[in-house]
Amino acid sequence: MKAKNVHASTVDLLGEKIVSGRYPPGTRIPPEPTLGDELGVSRTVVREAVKSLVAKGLLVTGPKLGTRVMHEEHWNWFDPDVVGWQAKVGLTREFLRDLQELRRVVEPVGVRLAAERATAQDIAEIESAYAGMKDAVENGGDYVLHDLRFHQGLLRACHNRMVVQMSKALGALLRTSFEISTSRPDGPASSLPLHRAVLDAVIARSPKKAERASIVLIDAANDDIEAVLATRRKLPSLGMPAERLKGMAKSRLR
Amino acid sequence: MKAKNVHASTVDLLGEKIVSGRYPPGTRIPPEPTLGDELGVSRTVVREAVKSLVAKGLLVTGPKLGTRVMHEEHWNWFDPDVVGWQAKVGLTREFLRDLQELRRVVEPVGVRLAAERATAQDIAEIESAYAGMKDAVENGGDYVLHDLRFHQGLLRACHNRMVVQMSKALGALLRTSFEISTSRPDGPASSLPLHRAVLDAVIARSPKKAERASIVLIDAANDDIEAVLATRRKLPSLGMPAERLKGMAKSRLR
DNA sequence: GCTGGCCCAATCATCATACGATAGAGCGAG
DNA sequence: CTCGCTCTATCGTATGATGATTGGGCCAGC
Repeated sequence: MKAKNVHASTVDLLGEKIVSGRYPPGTRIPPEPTLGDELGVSRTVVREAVKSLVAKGLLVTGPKLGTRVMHEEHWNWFDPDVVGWQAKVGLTREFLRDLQELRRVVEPVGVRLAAERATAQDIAEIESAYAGMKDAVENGGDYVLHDLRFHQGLLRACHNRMVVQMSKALGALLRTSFEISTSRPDGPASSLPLHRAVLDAVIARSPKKAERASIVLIDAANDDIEAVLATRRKLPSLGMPAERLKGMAKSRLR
Repeated sequence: MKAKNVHASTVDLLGEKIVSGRYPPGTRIPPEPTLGDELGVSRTVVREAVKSLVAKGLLVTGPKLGTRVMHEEHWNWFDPDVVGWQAKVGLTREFLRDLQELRRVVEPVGVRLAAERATAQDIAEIESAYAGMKDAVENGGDYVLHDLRFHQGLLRACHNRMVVQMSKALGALLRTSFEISTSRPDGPASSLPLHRAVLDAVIARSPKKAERASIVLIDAANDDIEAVLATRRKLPSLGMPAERLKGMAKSRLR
């Protein structure tokens, strides 16, 4: 499972250590040879991994400078890997807030554009995802998976590179978000018609209506999230690995 | 100027070739040794450059697979380098459209959040940029530079990682955009009060007002762009290098 | 003639080693 | 105490070799 190839695992390992704060911003990580020894890989691999992380804005290098961790504002937060590491390591409150703000802004517009530009193929894909959600509600199944497909299909249908890119980066977060917001027993069943309304508006080519429906949907999801989070003293999003968060959400589901 | 370090120049060179379509999506680029010979660098450098581009989503590699160019929808469009190459190589109409859509959505919200969260330091920075713009109008100077500082300061002040990241990626585009929109002789002078209105609303902590003012500002800029572009038969944004575009804008300025 | 599986080689993946280049740190002189 | 120089840790680049993977071609059998 983790034994894919040495380069990828090394990038993941270092990326996670950095995002988790194990190597704090501003500090230097061990020299290349040392790092190679620690991880049991050659210096070549370490260097290439470092180059990848530099490309994602997590590191800077320089002779005598060493390899330093950059501050978070330089990280490429739209990189799926970076977001993935952050999700795995624990979603902070601020991060979830940033994300929801962004989603609240982008998704309605994306949907509006989708209503203008979606192709028959796009719509077929979204319909398929909707069917999956409906089936999950009626016969049991992975609701979250199809929910994710639904939203990503919608954003892909707007044919704006930037928005599509965002949908990919936000995937990991949306997944967590959906898992929280569907942890109410009747959550999925009640949100189904809201999804249907968005899709119908897109099919009808009614941008305005689609946008409004999308806002209703997102706000409902946000309310669910707030409600679930409010039931805990210590915010679970503070430094808690997504794994455990998902477990909690799942456990409430059944 | 181009003789920085071998790695960076190689990444730039390959990145530009890919973004420009010199290496079309889906095709294989030459094998590592060949590429190294062509560019006059060692295989090490080629490999590390390729790894950087893989990290930005422009390439995939695999044994026997070769090194293939990925389709545009996989590229990391929020990476400043990628955007920079695209800007240098020529902004397509679709790209400008995607960008303006995004800006139209994100900037007003960013400004609204800035009105709620800006620190004294943030505001000082924006004031400084505004002063620079004013000075440029009255005494001559680089208006675009300060315009850029103004907008980026504003977005940075909203303290949302995602938005800040976007402001950086959009830097190259905004620059071009500003240069077009200020190519009207009285453009800067007339947009100055609009900028002031935004800044005042932020200082007054009036999110609603700030958001509205920002929309007015952006729409005005968009109108300018449309007007300037409309004066040309062949859209200059079609495959025209940003260099030349900038030259055109500048030439109209004086 | 077509289909299926096996083998081969092109290409990346990884490792080891060596030397050049850079820039921060410490030391010495004024 | 300050300035500047040297010195050395660390990254940058180059070279050569071997392992690993997979797409495609070849051969056999139906």
